[in-house]
Amino acid sequence: MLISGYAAGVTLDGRVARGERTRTAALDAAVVLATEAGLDGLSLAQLADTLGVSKSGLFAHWRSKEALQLATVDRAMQQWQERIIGPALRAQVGVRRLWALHDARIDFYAARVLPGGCFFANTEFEYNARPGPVRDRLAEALGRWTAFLERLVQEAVELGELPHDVDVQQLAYEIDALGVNAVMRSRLLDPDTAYRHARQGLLNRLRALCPDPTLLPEGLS
Amino acid sequence: MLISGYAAGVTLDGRVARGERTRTAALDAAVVLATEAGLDGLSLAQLADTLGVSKSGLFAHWRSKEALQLATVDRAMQQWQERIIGPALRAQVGVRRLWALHDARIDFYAARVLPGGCFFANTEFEYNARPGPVRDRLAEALGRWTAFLERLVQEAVELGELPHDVDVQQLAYEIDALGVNAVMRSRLLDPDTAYRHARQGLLNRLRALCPDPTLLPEGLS
DNA sequence: GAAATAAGCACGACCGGTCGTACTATTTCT
DNA sequence: AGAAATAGTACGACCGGTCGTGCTTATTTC
Repeated sequence: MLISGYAAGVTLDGRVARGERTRTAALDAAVVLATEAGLDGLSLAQLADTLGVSKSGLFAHWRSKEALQLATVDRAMQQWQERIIGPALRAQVGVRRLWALHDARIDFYAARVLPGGCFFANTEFEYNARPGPVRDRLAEALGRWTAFLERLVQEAVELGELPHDVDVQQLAYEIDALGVNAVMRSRLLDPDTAYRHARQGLLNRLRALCPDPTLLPEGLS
Repeated sequence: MLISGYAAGVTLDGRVARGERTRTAALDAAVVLATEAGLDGLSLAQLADTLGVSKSGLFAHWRSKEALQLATVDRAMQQWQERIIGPALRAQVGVRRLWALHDARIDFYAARVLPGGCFFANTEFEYNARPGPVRDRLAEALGRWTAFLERLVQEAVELGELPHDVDVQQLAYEIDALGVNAVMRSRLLDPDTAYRHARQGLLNRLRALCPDPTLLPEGLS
C-alpha cells in the first residue's frame, strides 16, 4: 500500500529509498508485536513507540490500520517462506522434505523468533469470527499453506516413499495439527514436552507408513 | 467474585435470587461474545448492551473487567464439563469413552453452539504472550483438560483395549491437536472437511492400536 | 558543479469516539 | 423497612485518524 514515495521504493541509482527501509522495519516490528498483542489488539501508538516514530508517520505509509494489518500479514507470509519453506525446499524431495518442513517449523517455534508464538496461529484464531478483508487474507494464507503441505505429501507418495493408498489431505491435516498444538502448548505449558510430542507424532506416522526406514531421522526419545 | 447479593445467591425459600440469575446470564453471554471478539477484545459496553443492562450494572457484580474475565473462564469450564465431558462419561470406560469425548467435541463445534468457535482455543491463543491472572487461569484449564484426556487414554490401556506400550501422553496430545485444528479450520476453510479429518484422524489411530475392532465406531468415509 | 525545485518523509497537535472505572441516585426485590 | 440490584452520569486515558508544517533527499536547471 504505497501512497507516496519513489516508484517501487528504489532510487534511480538502485539504492533502497529511506521510506522503503522504514516500511519494512515497521512491518517486521508489527509481525512481532501483533503475534503478542494480536493483529487488532496491537495499537498504532504502541507500534509507533517501538519504532521511535510518530503515529502519523505510520499513516504516511498506510492509509488505515486495516491496510497496515493486511501488509503485516503479507510480510509474515514472506518471513514464513524464508524461514520455514525455504529450508524445507533445500532438503531432498519426498519424505525427507516433509520431515524437514515439520522440523523447521518446530525449530522456529523453539527458537522463539516470535516470542508471542506463531503469527498465523494467533491471528487466525483471533479472526475466526471477524469477517472482513483481514480474515479473508488469513484464510487465503491458511489455504495456501495447506495446499503446500498436501503437495509435499503427494510428492512423497508419487516417489513411492509413502503407500499409494495414503489419504494425502488427511495426513497433511494431521501434520499441521501437530504443529498448531505445539505452539499453543509451548506458550502455556511445558515447551519441551510440546515440541517433543509434535516431532514424535510425525515420526510415528512416517514410521508406520514409510517402507524405507533410511529416509527417516534417527529416533528422538 | 461476588461483591454483593444474597449469600450463595439463593433466597431463604431456595429459589435463585435475581442477582444470581443475571450473573449467570451475563457470564453465558460473555462466553459467547468473548469467543467471537476475544476475552480482552470484548468491551463491557458491548456485553452490557447485549444483556440490556448498563455498564455500571456489571461493576456491581464484578469489581473489575479482569474479575469478570476470570469468572467467564470458570463459566466456560463449567459449560465444557456439561457439554463435552459429561456425555463422554456416560459412555463405557475405555476406548469407547475416548471416542465419545472426541466425538462430542467435534459435534459441539459443528453445532456452532459458540459461533466464534472454541472459547478455550481462541482465548488460549489470545493470552499466549500476556502474563497475568487470566493467562494463568487459562493455562490451568488447559492443564486440567490435558490431564483428563491422558487419564482416559490410560484407562483404555489398563483395560487392555490399547497396547501396554502405547505412549499415553503422546496419544492424548495427538487427539487434542486434531480437535484444536478442527475448530480453527472449520471457521476459515471448509468446516465439513475439517471435522471429517479430525474424526478420521482418531479413528485411524485407534484402528492401528486397538486389537478389538468391535470397540470402534463404524467407518466414517 | 552549484543552486533551485520538487517530491518523499516524518513530526506535533488535535479531533471525535470509546475504553474501563467510579460515584451517586433510584428502583426493585426480600 | 432495608438490602440488593440497576440506572445515570462523569471521569481520565487511550483509541484510530486528520491536518498543516518543516526537514531531507533526489532531480533538474543554470
